[in-house]
Amino acid sequence: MVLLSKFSTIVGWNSAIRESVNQSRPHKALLLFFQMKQNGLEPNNFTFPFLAKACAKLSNLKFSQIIHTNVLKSPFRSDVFVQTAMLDMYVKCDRLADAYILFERIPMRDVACWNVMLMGFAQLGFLDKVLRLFHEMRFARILPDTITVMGLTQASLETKNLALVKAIHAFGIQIGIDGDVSMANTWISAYSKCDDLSSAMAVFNGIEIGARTVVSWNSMIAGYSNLGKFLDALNFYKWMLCDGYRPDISTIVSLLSSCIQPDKLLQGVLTHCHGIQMGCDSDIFVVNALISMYSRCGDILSSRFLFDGMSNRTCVSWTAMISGYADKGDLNEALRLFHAMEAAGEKPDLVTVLSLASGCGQTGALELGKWIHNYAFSNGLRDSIVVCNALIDMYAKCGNINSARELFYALPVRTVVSWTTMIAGFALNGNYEEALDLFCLMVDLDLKPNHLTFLAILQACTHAGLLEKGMEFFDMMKKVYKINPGVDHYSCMADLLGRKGRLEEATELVKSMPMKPDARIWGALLSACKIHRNVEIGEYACRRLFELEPQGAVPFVEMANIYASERRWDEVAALRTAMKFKKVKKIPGQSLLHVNGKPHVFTVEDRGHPEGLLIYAMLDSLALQLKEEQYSPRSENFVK
DNA sequence: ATAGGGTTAG
Repeated sequence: MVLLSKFSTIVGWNSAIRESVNQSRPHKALLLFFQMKQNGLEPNNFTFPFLAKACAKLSNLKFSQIIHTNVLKSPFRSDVFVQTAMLDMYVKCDRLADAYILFERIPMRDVACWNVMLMGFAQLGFLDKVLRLFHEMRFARILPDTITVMGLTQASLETKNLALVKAIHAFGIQIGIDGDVSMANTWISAYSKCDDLSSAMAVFNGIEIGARTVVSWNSMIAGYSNLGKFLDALNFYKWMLCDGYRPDISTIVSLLSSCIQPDKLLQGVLTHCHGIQMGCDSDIFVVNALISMYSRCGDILSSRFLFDGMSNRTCVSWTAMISGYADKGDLNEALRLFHAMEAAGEKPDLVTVLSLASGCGQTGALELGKWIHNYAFSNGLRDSIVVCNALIDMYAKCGNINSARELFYALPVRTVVSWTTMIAGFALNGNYEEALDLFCLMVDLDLKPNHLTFLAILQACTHAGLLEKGMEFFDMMKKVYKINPGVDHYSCMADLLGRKGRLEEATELVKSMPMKPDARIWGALLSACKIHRNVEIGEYACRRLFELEPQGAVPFVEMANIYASERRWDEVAALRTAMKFKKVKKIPGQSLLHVNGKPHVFTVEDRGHPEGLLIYAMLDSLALQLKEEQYSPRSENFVK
C-alpha cells in the first residue's frame, strides 16, 4: 500500500532514485528510472542530476548518452542545473572533449559550470588549460569559490609545484575561503604531496579542533605515509583515535602504504590486524594495498593468499600481484598471471606493462622484454612516453643498447626522464662517449638535467675514469643547476677520486659530506685502497665499514687483500682468525644469465651446471686466445 | 548541479 502511493508521483520516484545514488547503488537508480518511464511518468529537473550522478559513478558512456537524449527531449534541456550535471557526467566518463563542446554552448554559465570543466582538466594534469580557464572565468566576472580553488590546487599538484600551491593558498586566504574545512583538507594534502609537511601541519593546526573531519586526519596520515614515515603516521592515527574519530578505508590504506619497505613487514602485519579489527579488511582498496604491501615486504605468499581469495579482482589487483612477481624476478609466474588476467577479461593497463618491463630489465630477460615491447605497441601504448622510457631502460639493462638507442631517437617527444634513462643506459653499457655527448646535447637544447641525470653522467665518468670531466659536472650540478648532491653523487665522486689514486682527497670529500656516508662509499674507498695499496686509509675505511655492517665479510676480505699485497702476512692471519671468531661468511658472488628464456646462475668455481664441462672448456679456450692476443687478466685476490 | 583523503608504476 505504502509502495503504491510512493510511486504514484514524480516526487516519490525522485526520492527513491536519490536514495539509491546516495547509497552508492547507481545501477538501481538507473533501473528505477526505466521503471518510472514504463509507468508513464516523465523525469523532471530534479531527476536528471541524480541520474547523471549515477552514470558518472558507473563511468558508463552508453547510459550517459541515453540520459542525455532524454534531457534533450525534455523541457529542461536549457536548465543550467541539468546542463551542469550533463557536463559532469561526460567528464566522469572520460569524455572531456564532449563536455567542452556542451560547455561552450551554455549561454548563462555560472560558477558550477566553470568548476566542472576546471576540475576535469585539473584531474588530468593540464595545468596551462586550467589556468587559462581560470582567467577566462575571471574575465567573465564569475567569482571563484572553494571548489574553483580546489581545482587550481589539484592542477598545480600534478607538477609538484610548491610555489604555485603557496600562491593559490595565498589567493584563497585573500578571498576569504580559508576557513572552509574541505579547502583546508585540500591544502593539507597538496603541501604533503609537495613534501612540505610543516606547511601541511600548519594548515591542520589552523583548523578548529571541533571542525576537523576524518579527511583532515587522513590527509595528514597520508602525508607522512607517502614519505615512508610510519611512526609519525601511526602517531597521528593514535591521536585521531584518542579524539574519538573512527578510521575508514582510506586511513587503513594510507597506513599500509607507509609499510612498503622490506624491513616494515611487522608494521604491515599489525596494520592488517588492526584493519581486520576495524572491519575494513574486505574492501577492494584495502585488499589491493595489502597485496602490494606484502609483496614489497618480501612476503609474496601472503599476497598470493589474499589474491587467490578475492571474488572480484580489478586491474589494480592483478597488476599489484604481477609486479610482486616481476620485482622478485619470477617472470614466469608474472607472465602466467598476465595471461590469466587477459583470460579473466580484465584489460592490462599502462602500469601492468611498466611492471613487466621493469621486471625484464632487472633480470635481463631480453626475449620477454621484446615481447612486452611488441604487446605495448600493438595495444595503443606507442604514444605513451612513460612506457617508451621504461622500454628504453629495459633494453639498456638487458645489454641491447642498439634497440634502446633506436627507441630513444624515434621518440616524437622526450622528457627529462627519457634523456636520463638513455644517458644511464649508455653509461651502463660502456658507451661513455655517447653518454657525454648526449648530456652535452641536452644542455645545448636548454633542457634542465635533474639529480638523476647528474648521477648517470657521474657514473659514466667514474667508469671511464674521467676525473676532470667528473669534477666539472659535479661543480656544474651545484653551481649552475643548484642541485644539492645526494649520497649517490658523493659516492660516485669518492669512487672516481679513489680509482685515480687520489685517496686523501676522496677521504676528505667523504668526511665533508653533509649526510652520513653509507656502507657503499666506504666500500668503494676500500677497494680503491686495494688497487693503490694504501694500508692507512684502507684501515680507516675498513673500520667505518665495520661500524655500519658488523656482519659483513667484505671489509675483512678487502683488508686482507691489502695486507697481502704488502706481504704483511701476520695481519692477514689475524683477520682470518677474527672472521672465524665472528662467524662472518662471505657470500659468493653470482652471475645470472638468460639463455633462451631460462635463467642460469653461476658462482665462483661452480661446476654444477648440467653443461658445466662444455662451458669451462669454452672458457679455457677463450683464456688461451686472450693470451695469444697478449692480454693478461688481472687478479688481485690473494685471499679467497 | 560542481569538491576533499586511499590501491598498481615512476
